Amino acid sequence: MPYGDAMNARVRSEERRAEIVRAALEVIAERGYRGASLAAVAERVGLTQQGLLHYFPTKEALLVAVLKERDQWDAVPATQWRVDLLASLVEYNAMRPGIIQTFSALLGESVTEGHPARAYFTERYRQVRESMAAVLRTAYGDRLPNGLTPERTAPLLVAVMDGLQYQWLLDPDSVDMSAAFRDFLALLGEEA
Amino acid sequence: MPYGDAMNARVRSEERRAEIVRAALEVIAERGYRGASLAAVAERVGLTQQGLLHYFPTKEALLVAVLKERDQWDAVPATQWRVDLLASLVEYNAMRPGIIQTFSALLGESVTEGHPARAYFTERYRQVRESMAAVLRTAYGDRLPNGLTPERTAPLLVAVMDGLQYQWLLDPDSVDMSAAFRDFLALLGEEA
DNA sequence: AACGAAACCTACCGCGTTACAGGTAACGGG
DNA sequence: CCCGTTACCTGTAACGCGGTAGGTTTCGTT
Repeated sequence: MPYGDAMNARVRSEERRAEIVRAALEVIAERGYRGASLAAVAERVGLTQQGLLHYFPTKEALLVAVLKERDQWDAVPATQWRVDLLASLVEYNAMRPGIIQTFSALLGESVTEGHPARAYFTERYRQVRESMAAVLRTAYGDRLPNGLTPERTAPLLVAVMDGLQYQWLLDPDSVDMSAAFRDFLALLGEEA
Repeated sequence: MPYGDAMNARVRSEERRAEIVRAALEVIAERGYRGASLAAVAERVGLTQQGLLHYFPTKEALLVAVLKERDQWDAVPATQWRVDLLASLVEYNAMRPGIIQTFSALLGESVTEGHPARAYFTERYRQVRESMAAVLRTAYGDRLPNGLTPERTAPLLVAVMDGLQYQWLLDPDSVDMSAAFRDFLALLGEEA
């Protein structure tokens, strides 16, 4: 079974890479990208820093892999979303603080000059705004009950999600992220 | 004039410190706090890194000064605010991307472990939420037109401001921060 | 059994970082 | 005029960082 065994090797390698990406997610959550050292990531998977560089030749390559992982994460086709599912998404996120912290930290860093994730986030937010506008349109048509268009509402929707995440990460006891987001959704659904 | 001259010296020193803080704001905007080196800040005010340490003994002391500066910035008593002034504030912010970038970057970093600005932001957001709730209460009473209480609306208000800032910093051409924020305020003012 | 590639490791380089030590020149107060 | 403080500077310690070079072991294929 030449192909079968070759696959096994490849699969093992791919598993190792995934393991490393997972560790990187953790370390970035704790220290940000700039503060995350390859050595710290390597240690978490039982490798030396140089051993890690065998899988990802540079630190930036590792970051790219992390961002790709995220893309696959929410690869749910936007057309299948509905407004009421957004509340569930936020609730789900509230149970996984690690992931939120990773990408909140990355988002914050990404606005600085020459940050390797900047282009990624710029493009991503453009897409997310489009997705959200589409979701709102299928839910409400060309005008929300409050009179706004989906295109003008989408940035607000995205902003609320992100902004709430920061407040929640800083002080989980003082901010009920899910409840607050549902309040916002209610705001959108009401008539003017 | 013993006191007068003593004052002069002190004033000069204070001016220098302010100059350094200003430079630090710039560098943090460009590289974040972790990425901002004392040498880079020092160079911007024509000092060596060691010369800068004469004014701020540690990097963290400089950060504290930066955060204090911000506190004095918006020391406008919360009771004097009104909802319609918030729109002006956002508009004003849109003209000063540097400051926004500084504190957006710091906010993002602050959610990581052991970040020296974490406690500051946690406390600050608690206060800002309180302020905003008070502003909303004076504007609308115990219930907004849409039925929410000021306390439940305040986190949303803050979240929108922050979230829009990130989207705007990443892609100023695609996001009209002021207009979007006015849309949100309109959402609050409408009756259910 | 032999070979070639993959999966690591050790050793090391060069740089950037914060911070400390100690010196020196300017300057204002007595 | 002297003297202490302020405002710097040079030198350097100590460390962590990303990345390179090159070796060695493991392992699947032939």
